[in-house]
Amino acid sequence: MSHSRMIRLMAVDRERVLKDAAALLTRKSTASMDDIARAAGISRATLHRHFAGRDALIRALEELGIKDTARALDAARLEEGGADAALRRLIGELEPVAGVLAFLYTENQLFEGEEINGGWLALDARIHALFRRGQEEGTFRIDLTPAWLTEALYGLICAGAWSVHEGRLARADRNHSIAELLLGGVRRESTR
Amino acid sequence: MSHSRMIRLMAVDRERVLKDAAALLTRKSTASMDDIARAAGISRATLHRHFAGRDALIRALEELGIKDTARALDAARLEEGGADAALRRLIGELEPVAGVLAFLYTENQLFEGEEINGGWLALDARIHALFRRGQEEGTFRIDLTPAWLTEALYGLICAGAWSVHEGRLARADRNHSIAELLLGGVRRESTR
DNA sequence: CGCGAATGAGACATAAATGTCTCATCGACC
DNA sequence: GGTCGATGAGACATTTATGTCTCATTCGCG
Repeated sequence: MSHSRMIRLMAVDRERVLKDAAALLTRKSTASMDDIARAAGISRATLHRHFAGRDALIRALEELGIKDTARALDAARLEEGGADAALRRLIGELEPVAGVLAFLYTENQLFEGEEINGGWLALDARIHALFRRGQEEGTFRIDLTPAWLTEALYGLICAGAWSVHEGRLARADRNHSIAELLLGGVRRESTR
Repeated sequence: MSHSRMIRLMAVDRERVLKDAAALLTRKSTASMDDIARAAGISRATLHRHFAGRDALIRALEELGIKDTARALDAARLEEGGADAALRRLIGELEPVAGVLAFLYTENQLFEGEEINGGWLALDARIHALFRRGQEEGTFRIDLTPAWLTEALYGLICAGAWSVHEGRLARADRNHSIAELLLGGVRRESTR
């Protein structure tokens, strides 16, 4: 087996394991390394061969989440068309990542002191830019800061993911529910 | 010392400890019993005398959170006036509880299998009723279910609490930011 | 078939949190 | 002052997850 082929094979496995870990941790954020290994269908020893420890695994999961989210932002083409349409596209594209995003979002809360992965800052900046563009174009209101709107988007993404997970929101309604609430709010149009 | 007085004194201590525990766990949800004891200014032995274990403490904290939230719902007088004004009052009254609420909200995610405290159901029902009233009175849109609107409210409350905690949202803007976004959404009024 | 890398199974030591216990001290009340 | 209950300090055993190691097995590839 050539060196390059070995590397490629390990890379594939790594990704596969991370996906399984994400699926499990999304449901049960306190799962042990043993749980994760079993969920990924490998032994705990092999899991440790791929990731130095739990921390390293979480960090790798974070990298994957950042990469996937960045892909979603790319796919949403935030600079094209109206800002509201772009926001709808973004919410749709984020759907497959929502579970991991919710996990990492709350996980970051308890990292407390440690520095957060700079990758998030770049993503935040792109979303900020979307809201700012909408404000400059006159589509979005200007009394709410892009920073808060970004946080609110994350919050609703998480709420949507958990609601679907617990059966309180039909998966088919998820995109509409998040986008409509975030864009239009609770108030009826005719009453404004 | 009379029996009744002893009971009353212990009740006061209990509440005080729970408040301190809430304040700490809100910031660092993985704090150990030792951390909690130190934060409450008591010894770990005493902490164990008041609460059988970590589980029991979390449950007691949940009870307190439910009680405080119920008080906030009372204070907001959800049945009085317009549904939108009632919602604004609710968001304001929930502010002091937001931290604990955020902690318990994510904590419930990882209870997974175990049954949740029925107290939440009663609170949810009251908030559902508020949204339903708004819908029946024609103030709120009807294409989003009260259940989802309730989840969205929780999500925004949490997002607000975390944003304030991490300095991304000024505390003074918190009420306005949550209420305006939830009621009116991101879109500008004039563009509708 | 034979070689070598990767894996699985499991033993083992370690670390950290938890729960339980004892004992000395403090403080309120009689 | 004396007594009783609550507390603080700390030892101790237990549990649980973690990280490391060894060894046999398996699987792909030449």
